[in-house]
Parts: sequence; structure tokens; C-alpha cells
Amino acid sequence: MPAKILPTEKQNLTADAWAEAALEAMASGGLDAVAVEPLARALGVTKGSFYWHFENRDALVRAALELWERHETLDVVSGLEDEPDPQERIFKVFRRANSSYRAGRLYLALAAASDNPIVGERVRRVSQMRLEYLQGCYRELGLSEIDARLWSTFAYATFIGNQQVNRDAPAMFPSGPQFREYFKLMIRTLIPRERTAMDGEHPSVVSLRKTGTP
Amino acid sequence: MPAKILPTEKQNLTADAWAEAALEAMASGGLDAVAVEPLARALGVTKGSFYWHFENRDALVRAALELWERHETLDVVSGLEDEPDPQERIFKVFRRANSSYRAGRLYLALAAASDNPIVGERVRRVSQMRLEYLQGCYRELGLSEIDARLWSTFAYATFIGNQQVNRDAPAMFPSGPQFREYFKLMIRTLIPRERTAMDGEHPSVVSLRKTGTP
DNA sequence: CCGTCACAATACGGCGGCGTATGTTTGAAA
DNA sequence: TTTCAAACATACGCCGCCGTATTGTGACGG
Repeated sequence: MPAKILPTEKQNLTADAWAEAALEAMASGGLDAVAVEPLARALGVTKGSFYWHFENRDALVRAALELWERHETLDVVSGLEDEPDPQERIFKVFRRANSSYRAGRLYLALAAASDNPIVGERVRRVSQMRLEYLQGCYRELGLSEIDARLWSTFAYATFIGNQQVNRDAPAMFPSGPQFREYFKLMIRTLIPRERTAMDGEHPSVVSLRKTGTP
Repeated sequence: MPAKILPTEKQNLTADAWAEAALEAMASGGLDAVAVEPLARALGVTKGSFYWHFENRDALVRAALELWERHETLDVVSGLEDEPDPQERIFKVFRRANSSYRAGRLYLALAAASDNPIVGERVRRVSQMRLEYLQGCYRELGLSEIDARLWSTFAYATFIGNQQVNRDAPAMFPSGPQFREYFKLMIRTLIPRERTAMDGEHPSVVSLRKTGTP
């Protein structure tokens, strides 16, 4: 309702605080948890404040998604662009995906609400970006377009599934030293080598060991 | 003549109809879609009917979960107990998981609501059952307890992830002939065969040898 | 000192779902 | 036919969330 004409700094900051809180609620309680009044209570204000910063609930959801998408996009790119080795890039992406617990929960929460058109569009975009990035890596490994597509989908599905299993049946999911083995197994399996000959030890494994696992 | 009063057939059938409708709503709209009044509208009755069959909404949710769990349990067991070959069992489980679209959506919907204690307990039980079944198959393939656990988790995560990707970014998911290739790739990778002459070396075999089988 | 403007609190109406209390229909036993 | 209980309908109060309208307040510049 209020006409916000010029975006002052304080205003943006506060709006971002709302969006941040919305993301937090999203991560722990799903899209339905992004509710105006509960969020206002959590922030120590009333919704009278909210409706000054935002048009309505949808605007808040959009802002939160914007934040998320930006964050996800940066996360993929940052620190990986200067890595020349595609194997290493895949490895790092994988490690990152398995390390940030919260990001995983967030993705799952958003994906669960992807029937919502606003959410669904973003989720699809993010998924597509990740998949295309992975596909590019696999292509650089020498795979054909089709093979790269299959392998990247395989790898992506696996680490999405990891998030899922880890959330839904945490007791069954490997942890501690077992997780290190599990991780190595996945990496070994999901990064194909040139099938020119039966090569025994591979540089990828060596470099992977050096980098270590979380 | 003995009067059949309490457990009449119609009553049971109707209660099951409610539970079935609840599952349907769950599959398409998540746990929140399991709401009394909307379901009543969908079934062409009013909630006055519902509260005769059920104590409250939670009872309906429990009934629906009962149905689901029973169905899932039967699905895993039926037609697979008499299959002696563990490879073939894994393959069939995988094929079944990738074929029943609705079951996948249902699982994802339930998993997304697993913070609800009633739902979460069932989800964990089903996940555990599936994982243990897979682990048993891998054990029969000659893997150690630990390796079987890692591989079964890997395989399970992959096909859970497939459901997820297929739902959230269907455009990116292989379909048609591509899917056949994709499926073969996963099977090849996730079922470590005793090395047959025709299959060349591939990652799983290597990693299997590395982890070792007693 | 005074407006005014960014920001927040309060108060209100509406909607949709939950659960209860109380009819109303219907089919079959008595 | 009468009776009775299963199966459903109706009507009501409650709560939580959304969105609007109105008022309140602290921090500025004039």
C-alpha cells in the first residue's frame, strides 16, 4: 500500500531481513511456514511493519527466492571458475553439496513446494543451471553430449538423493569415518575415466585424496 | 441369526475410501492437502460423515499412512522373494522404482512432511526397510557388511534423487530412448557384476576390488 | 518548535479449516 | 409397522492467517 519511491539503504536492509527470515522459515518449515504473522512475531514486530515493506505475502516469497537463487548461483560459480580440471570441479561441487546441510534442507523445502508456480519456476531454473554446469564438466572430461547429459543427471540425482536420505532417515545415512568412505565411493563411481584402456591407478583418485573430504 | 453390527463391510470400505482419498490428496498436494472439508467435498459428502468414521484429522492421516506403509511393504516383497539372483532383485527394485510415477510422488510428499512426528516415523521405517533390503542384496553379491551399506545407500539415494529430479525439473530428465540409456548406465554402475568378459572395466568394479570382499 | 516522513502498532473484517452438537435419512431387525 | 442405529447433513463456535485502514512515534530538516 505505501508508495515506496526511492529505495533507501535502511529500507532495503530491513526488507532483506524479512526475506532472510522467510528463507529461514522455509528451510525449517516449508513454504507454509513463510507466514506473515509468525514471522513478525519471530522478528519481534507486528505485521503492520511487514505490509509497509512488502505488497503482500507473495512479494515476500519472491524476495526470499531471489535471495536464494542469487546465493545458489554464486555458490556454484565462486571459486570454481578458476579451477581448470573438470574432475576437480565435479569433486568440489559434490563436496560443497554434501557439506552445507542448511542449503540442502532449503532446496528440499523449495522443491517440495514446486507446484507453486512462483517457487517452481525458480527451482527449475536452479536445477537446470546445476545440471548444465555438471554436464559441461563431464563434456570436458571427453564425454559426448549425450553421455555427459546422462552422467551429469546421474551425479545430480545422487547428491539430491543424499540430501533426501540424510534428512528423512539420518540414522541410516553414513556419518563420520563411514561418510568419508561413502563419499570416496561416490566420487570414484561418478567420475568416469576414459575408457580407452584398463588403467589402474588414476590421477583423479590421487588428487582427490590430497584434497580430502569433509 | 447373528447380527453383524459393528464391523459391517460398508463401514470399513468407506473408511478405507477416506484413507485412499487422503493418500491421493497427499500425493498431489502434500500433507496440508489432507484436509477434512476439501476431502469431503471431493468425495461428495460433508464432514459430518467424516467425523463418524474418524476421531479427527490425525486419525485419518494415520490410516492413510497405514495404507501406504502396507502397500510399500508389499511392493518390495511381492514377486521378489522368489528371485534367487540378488543382481536381478536389485534390478527389479530399481525398475519398479523408476516406473511407478505416483508412488514416487507420494514418497516425496510424505518425506517433505517428515517433520510431522506421525509421518516422520513411518517415512523412516519405510526408508529403513528399503535400505535394509537393498543392503541384503548387496551382501548376497559378496560385499562386506560395510561395503553393502555404502553401496545400498548409494543406490537408494540415486533413485530417490531420480524421483526428485524427475518431479522438479522434468524437462531436464531423460525420457524415451534416452531414459533407457540412462537406466542402463545406472544399473551398470550401481550393480557391481562379477566381472563378465563382455563388460569392460568400469568404475564399480574397480572400487569394489579396492574395498575388497572377504 | 513543528511538520513530515519512514516505520511500526492496533484494530478490524474475512476466509478456511477443525471439531462439536444436533438434526435427518435409511435400511433392516423385531 | 415400529424401532433403532448406522451414515450423513446442518449449524455453530473457535482459531490462525491474510490484507486493510487507521493511528502512533521517533528522527530528522526547516
